[in-house]
Order: sequence, then C-alpha cells, then structure tokens
Amino acid sequence: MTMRFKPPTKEQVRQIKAIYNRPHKEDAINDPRIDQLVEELIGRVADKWTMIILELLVEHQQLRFTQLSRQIGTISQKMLTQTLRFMERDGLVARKVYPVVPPKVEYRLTELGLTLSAAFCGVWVWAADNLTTVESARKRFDKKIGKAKLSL
Amino acid sequence: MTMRFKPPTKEQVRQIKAIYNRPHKEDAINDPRIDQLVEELIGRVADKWTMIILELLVEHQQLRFTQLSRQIGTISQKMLTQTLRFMERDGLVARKVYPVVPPKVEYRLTELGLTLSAAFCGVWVWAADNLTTVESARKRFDKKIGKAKLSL
DNA sequence: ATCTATACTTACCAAAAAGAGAGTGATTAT
DNA sequence: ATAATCACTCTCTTTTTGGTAAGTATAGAT
Repeated sequence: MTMRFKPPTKEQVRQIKAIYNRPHKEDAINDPRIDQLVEELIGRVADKWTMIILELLVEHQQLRFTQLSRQIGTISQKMLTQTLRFMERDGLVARKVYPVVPPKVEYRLTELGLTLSAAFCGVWVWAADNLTTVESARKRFDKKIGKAKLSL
Repeated sequence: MTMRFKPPTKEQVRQIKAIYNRPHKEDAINDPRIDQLVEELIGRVADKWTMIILELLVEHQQLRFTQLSRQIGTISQKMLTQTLRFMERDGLVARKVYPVVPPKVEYRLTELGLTLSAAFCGVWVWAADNLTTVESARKRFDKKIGKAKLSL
C-alpha cells in the first residue's frame, strides 16, 4: 500500500515560506510552547466572519462599515463591530476615521492581514479540491450510520 | 510604499498544489458555489479539538479512544466522541473496530486527513512566524484603547 | 460475587456566543 | 419640523456549545 499523500515535511514548510516570501526561522517551528499560542491564534482567526471579512478586504482594498455589512448581508452589527475590533487588535485590519458627520470609517487590511489571507490559501485550495470527496464521504456515512448518530 | 506581501496569486496557488502533490483543477477555483462550502468546511475543521486530534494522529499514526482522551487530557468523552464522529463522517479519520471485549477501537487518519494536516501547514507557519507581531499589536491596542472595548 | 476495563450514550444544566432591536448624536436634505 | 445617514453601543432574548455524571454491555480477573 503506497501512500501518495504525507504530512508536511520540513522541506514543504521551507517551500511554503518561500512562496509567501517570508524568512525561515528554524527555531520557531520546534519550540513546544508555541503550539498553544498558535492554536489560540488559529482559533481566533479561522472563524466564519473573520474569514469573510478577510476575503472581502482582499478583493475591495478598503470598505466602510455599512459597505461591509451590506456585502456580507447576514451579519449583525454587533458581530461586525466585534470581529473588526478583534482583527484590529490583532493587527490584521487598519481603521481610518474621517472626522466628518455623519461618521466615515474605512477598513483595510494591513500587511499582516494580507499575509494571513495568503496563508489560508493552502486550506482554501484543499477545501476546493476535496469538496466532492468530503461530500461523498458524508453521503456514505449517512447512508450507513444514519444522521441521528451525529446529534449528541 | 512598497508592498512586500501580497494576496495569493494564481501562480502561488499552483505552487501550493504542487507541494501537496495534487493535480491542478483550474475550474474549481473560480466556482462561486464553492465559497460557501469551503467556508463551512473550514469552520468545521478549524476548531480546537479537531486540530488537536489531527496533530496527535499525524504524530502517532493510530490511537485508541482512551489513548486520545489521555493524550489530550482536558477533553470530555462527549466532545471526543462527537469530534471523532464528525471527522469520520467527513472522511478524515478511519475507525477500526475489533470485535473483542472489552471493546477496542483504533482511529487513524485517512489520506484525506493527512492532506488536510498538510494544508494547515501554511497557517501554522504563519501563526508561528507572526506570533510576536500579533502579540505586540495587541499590547499596542490595549494600551491605546483599553481592553474594555472588546467585550460586547 | 464483585470489580475492572473499554467505548461509548443519554439526560441534564450552566455558560458562552450570537441575534434582534432600540437608542445616540450631529448634520444635511426635504 | 421631520427624516435620513452613519458607525456604532446597549440591553434583552435565544441559540449553541460544552461539561458532568450516570448508565450499558460483556468478559476476564480476584
């Protein structure tokens, strides 16, 4: 049984860094205490609204609060504010306030935000490539086991 | 103002696919209906427990229920079962049941699961590289705005 | 006869996250 | 005078999530 796909090797890590045009810090990869922080960071950053906002700002360069709200359509003001605040705090978006009335605030990605969207590219590609695989796996599972088993 | 970091280009996407050793399906990238599914899939897959289990199974090849439970330490049985079920349904882990008593069940990653862990590699690398950047951004924000602003 | 081990399932409950909707404050348009 | 715009904030309610603790089935060990 040959394995066509393997977990990422150090060489892959190096190549990925090269694609994103970032210097290779050997030690950061092996530091164990980083794991927890990385996990927390990914948890924060890999949520629905954050990813949508990231995509929209990559596409449009800069958007105002209501423009974002309208583009997303289903987000509540509360969630939009909250998500933008967190992203701002993490240094992913920059907030530019114009002292006019009615108020005007523009959001754009920082360089860090842009690199994050680039980093997500791999996952995005994976998801796009494996959509049908996952869907058929689900169908197979549901047929065999029944959906009831999933709601605990 | 030169921009050192840019969002992923088509060429980057191609290179990433090459690293993960997968064929390049041009059309999948531009299909709009994919966005939603990708988002849902990432939301499912980018949660705390899923990522931890993914990492553990990459490292240990196969583990039994209680072994996973002990390795993680803080997970409840309920969450472990639930997460494993979802991963199985999505075709990320394979479940091997030995018909013995007391029961014995082994979990291992499928090929799909392995490719997912590889795809997350880019995000992992990003998080590891930008940990300090994010942390100092947070400090700066908290000093200027005050933490109170984040709890809505 | 009782205890242990395994891989769960079920019912219940608390906490956290998210949505709905009204309010704010200043200014320009009607 | 009234309404509309914008970027929020605040409160209240609903939904979702996750933890706890108990139960199940069966075989072998003590």
